[in-house]
Amino acid sequence: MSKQLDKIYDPKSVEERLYQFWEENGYFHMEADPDKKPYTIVMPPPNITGQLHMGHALDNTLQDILIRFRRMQGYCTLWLPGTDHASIATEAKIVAAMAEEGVTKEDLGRDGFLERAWAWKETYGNRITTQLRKLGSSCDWQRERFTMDEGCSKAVKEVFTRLYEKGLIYRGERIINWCPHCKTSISDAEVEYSEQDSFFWHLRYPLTDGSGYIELATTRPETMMGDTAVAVHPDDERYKDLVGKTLMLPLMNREIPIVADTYVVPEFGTGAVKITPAHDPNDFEVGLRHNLPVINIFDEGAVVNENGGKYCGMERFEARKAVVEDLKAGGFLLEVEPHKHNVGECYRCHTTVEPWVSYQWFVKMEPLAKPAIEAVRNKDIRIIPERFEKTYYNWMENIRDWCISRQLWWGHRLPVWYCDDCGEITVTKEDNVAVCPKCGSTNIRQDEDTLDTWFSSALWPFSTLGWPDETTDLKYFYPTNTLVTGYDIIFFWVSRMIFSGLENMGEAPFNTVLMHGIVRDSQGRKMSKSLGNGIDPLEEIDKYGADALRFTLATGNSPGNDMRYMPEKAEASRNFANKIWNAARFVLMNLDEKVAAPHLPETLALEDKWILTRYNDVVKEVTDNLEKFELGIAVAKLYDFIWDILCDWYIELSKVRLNGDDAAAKADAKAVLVYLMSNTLKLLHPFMPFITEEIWQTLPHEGETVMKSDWPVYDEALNFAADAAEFERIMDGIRAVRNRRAEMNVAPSKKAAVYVATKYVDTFTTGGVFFEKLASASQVTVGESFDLPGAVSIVTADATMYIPMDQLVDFEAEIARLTKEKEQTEKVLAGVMAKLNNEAFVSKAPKPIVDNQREAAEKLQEKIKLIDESIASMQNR
RNA sequence: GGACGUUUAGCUCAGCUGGUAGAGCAUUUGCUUGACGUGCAAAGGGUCAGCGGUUCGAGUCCGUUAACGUCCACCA
Repeated sequence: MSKQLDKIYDPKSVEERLYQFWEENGYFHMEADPDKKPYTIVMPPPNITGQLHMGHALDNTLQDILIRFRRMQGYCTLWLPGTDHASIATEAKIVAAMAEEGVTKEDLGRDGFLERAWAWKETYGNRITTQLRKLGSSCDWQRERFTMDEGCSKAVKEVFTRLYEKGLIYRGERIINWCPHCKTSISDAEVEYSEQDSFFWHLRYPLTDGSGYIELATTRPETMMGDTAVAVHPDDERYKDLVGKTLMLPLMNREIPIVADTYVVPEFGTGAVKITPAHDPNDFEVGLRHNLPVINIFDEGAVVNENGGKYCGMERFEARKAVVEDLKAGGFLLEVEPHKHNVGECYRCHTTVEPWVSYQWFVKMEPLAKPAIEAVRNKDIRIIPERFEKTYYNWMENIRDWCISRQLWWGHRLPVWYCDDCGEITVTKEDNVAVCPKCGSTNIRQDEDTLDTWFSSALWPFSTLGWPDETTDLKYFYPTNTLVTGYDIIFFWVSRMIFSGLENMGEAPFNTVLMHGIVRDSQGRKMSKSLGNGIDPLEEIDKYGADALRFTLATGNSPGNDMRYMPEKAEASRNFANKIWNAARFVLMNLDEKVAAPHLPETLALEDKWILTRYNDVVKEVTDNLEKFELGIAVAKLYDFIWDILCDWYIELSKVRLNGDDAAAKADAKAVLVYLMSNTLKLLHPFMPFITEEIWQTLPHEGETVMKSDWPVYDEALNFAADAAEFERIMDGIRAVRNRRAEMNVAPSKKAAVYVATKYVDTFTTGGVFFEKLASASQVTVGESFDLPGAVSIVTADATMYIPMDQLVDFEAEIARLTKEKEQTEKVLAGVMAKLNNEAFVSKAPKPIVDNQREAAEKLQEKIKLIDESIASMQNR
């Protein structure tokens, strides 16, 4: 690696090379080590259909920060990556691709289709993992898994069988959410609701006895062919006498009963509801209570079937039009009222979901939800931020049984066999069942359905570690530590992992869930394909570098909150990377002699003690923040330290010694610089792995890679609080002088003598050189007092600095300025005094706070005194 | 209908256990400062959405109102 660094940091020349270096050297991989503590994260597996988007970038940046931090802290870390087969999403894509060739699933048959799907997986499955590498993700690719690989499939069968045997998985004919486009059932969680403008159609259903009619209102007239009753509230006086009578269903001319059911809200609509058990979940329940027939009028594509009379063959919305027309023509349509209501859509294709009755498999949730609620309640699992616990409880406590069967081919096929002779249902882990275990018939076939994609991802934290086998990894790395994911996936995934882990492992799958929000566009809109406002992280990496992207996503972000991505932020991050780069260049260009490894010199200058104290604090705070998952705060502190403290102050201060004649002092300064750079790079490494590695390698170092170096720890020996405070006096003086010179528009090139009147003579004598370097002083004279009537005076709490620049001084203005400053100081002092004079404050506030205020008061009084003296000297001139 | 979040400088956002408000960008001024103009030095800009309460002390805790947003429920 060259010691000649370019003026501008070029991520492209670094990132790919370093990633390869890490991966090829196996730095991401660790074997279970009983002498160390494990720290495990399982990556939320991205879909194989997916391309890296900002959500992935954020999610994986956070995980990588945590895992790199813990790795450097000495934990035996495992970040386990993998991909999800994403049954419905993937199948839809493949079907769409096939459609372009004019081929259907049925043309290929199940085996042919699966062959194609696996080929598709081979082609695209690696795309996203390649992209994750570009981000710098230090996950253990040797342990990469796939939800449909052999091990995960084994786990799926094991869990299915166990739950079935415990009676927690059952088959039943129920009303479920059906997507007529994907032609499969979906779970409740997979339905998204959106408000749509529609109508309330008021219909007239005549009584069969000819004594009148009932008016009812519906939003779905097209389902009327499936009506098997009309319901009213039992206490509704209007209809009390009609209950038990029958109605003639218009258009169909079928007799249906009027039933009484408390489900009906008398105040809503007309207080009478048509009951269509086959196509409305509530009606289904009513139907069960009243033993009503279930008439399914739709086929799997939501086209009206033979039960729909003359509308047979019509698509449902087409049928709606036709039915309304006919009702109108028949005099059954009384009113059409505009009405907004929520319509459920398939979360994958956004087709309106059709409630549909069919045989499906379900997981009985109540027994599983109970311990899952308990695990969070008793803090076995901590959710960050805490408020999402409420979301979680709310869902878990009101959970309904989980429909897990899907009428898809791409996925885990149900391990269920039906005997066509004796009707026996066999659930087994065996892959091939040729003979019915009950009757011996060979007339046996496997269930055609596959499992909900989330069924296998629910097992991810243990299936990926080898379960159901008792592997070393499983024993060592389970339960995992931290799960990092978006809040949008709590129901789909987090909650299901929790109950699955508890049920199958007897232990929660992780102890902390770190939630993050959604990355939105610069206007706060959700990034979406249809809006075309998505920002491609790979393009951002290309423009600004992976470190800059990571830094942008980690900074100014707090758990659970959404964030906006703006190019300006990435630019600022890139500038920060460049700043670090140039700081390193500075250190390197001064490093002419061979320093073996970073170390601190025997003698430390005052400024060294100051910065080491600051550095030491940063070590403590950043570590603390990271341990508390306050990643945004941690990175902000590093930013401030590196830019403001290390670069803007310390590097400038170090130039005094580096450019001086004292060889020993020079060497000391270099040593401190190297020490600081090297250790600060370590602290920053989890956030910006590439640039830190590149520079760290170039500096004197021990070990092969910064990612395996020791995380800095707080060192009491580096705490020079008193010296640091002393040095701050000098800094205050320098700032004050700069400030005044800027106010007076004096160019830095115009040097001027500075006289410092202070009771800290030693301190300011030491600091004299820094005034020359940083405050354009031509020479510095320090004493207890000076009588320089023609000079500009600058007052801090610790000193008055005089600059004889007579020709520049407008004395009137100077006195006015000082008077104003005095007034401001007095105002602040008054505030402090008000507190100190408040008996309640002095007696009730903690001592350090009170002392602090006393000290502040003294300083302010001192400053006022110094200002007074300055004013007096001006006036006496 | 229920729950939650947001409301802090012109813009985007931090602010961890309550102790006299911060950053980045933008704006204004000055700077060929031997690491960096993707930079340096400095300045202006906020009654922390409103109201009430707890407290010696509230951006921070409690209550309430408003605007915006999200999730859940689904009265056909």
